[in-house]
Amino acid sequence: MKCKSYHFFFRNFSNPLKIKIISALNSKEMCVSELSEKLKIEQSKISHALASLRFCNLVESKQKGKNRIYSLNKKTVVPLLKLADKHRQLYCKLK
Amino acid sequence: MKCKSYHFFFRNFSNPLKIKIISALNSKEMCVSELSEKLKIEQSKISHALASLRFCNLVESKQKGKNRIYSLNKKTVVPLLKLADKHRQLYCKLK
DNA sequence: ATTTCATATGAAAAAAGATTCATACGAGTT
DNA sequence: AACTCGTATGAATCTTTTTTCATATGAAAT
Repeated sequence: MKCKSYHFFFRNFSNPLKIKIISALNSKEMCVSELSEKLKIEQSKISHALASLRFCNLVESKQKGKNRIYSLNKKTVVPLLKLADKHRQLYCKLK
Repeated sequence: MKCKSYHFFFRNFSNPLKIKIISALNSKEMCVSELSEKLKIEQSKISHALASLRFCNLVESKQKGKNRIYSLNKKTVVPLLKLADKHRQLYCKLK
């Protein structure tokens, strides 16, 4: 039941917190506490969101000491967001 | 407040019904009752879903007699779904 | 102008998803 | 082995999104 449908995949992009995390990880890989601190969002919220992103392989993680470092799957995410931006720009000029 | 963020945009792809509609309209433009019949889904559900798709300019509509014919904004949608497919294929092999 | 058919819309109910909070787990330290 | 720190997880609650259903609107036909 892995990425069974578009549903799970796109859910990650239709949520403000997940988008914030994605965008933070786009600048550099980070561990959970860094994300939590940088976004000023409580840790378990971050962890729950990351679980969903991980589930669809939109992020990867590696252990480093006590920390778990998350990095973005840019290969998918960057062009995807670019498409959305382009759409907005073409069809949603009015803010 | 039009397409203010990724949120509204991607919400259209993280919903099974909207995806079904998108996929139906990808084969050919259709009016509401055709969609309703083809997908075996009640009319007002279709209309509500279409309203959300329209809001983000993912579909267009034109009046034809009593019917309103909807067509897909393929320019955005097709490459977007293609990206998602490619992702699944690369990272979600196991079903 | 009334009727009919197709679609849209609003509001209440239901379902899905997110947040919270308490706690568990796991890696490293002492 | 006990402790600490960082992260994950589960369950209850809260919020958002969908569905349902009744009704409104709008275009064409009579």
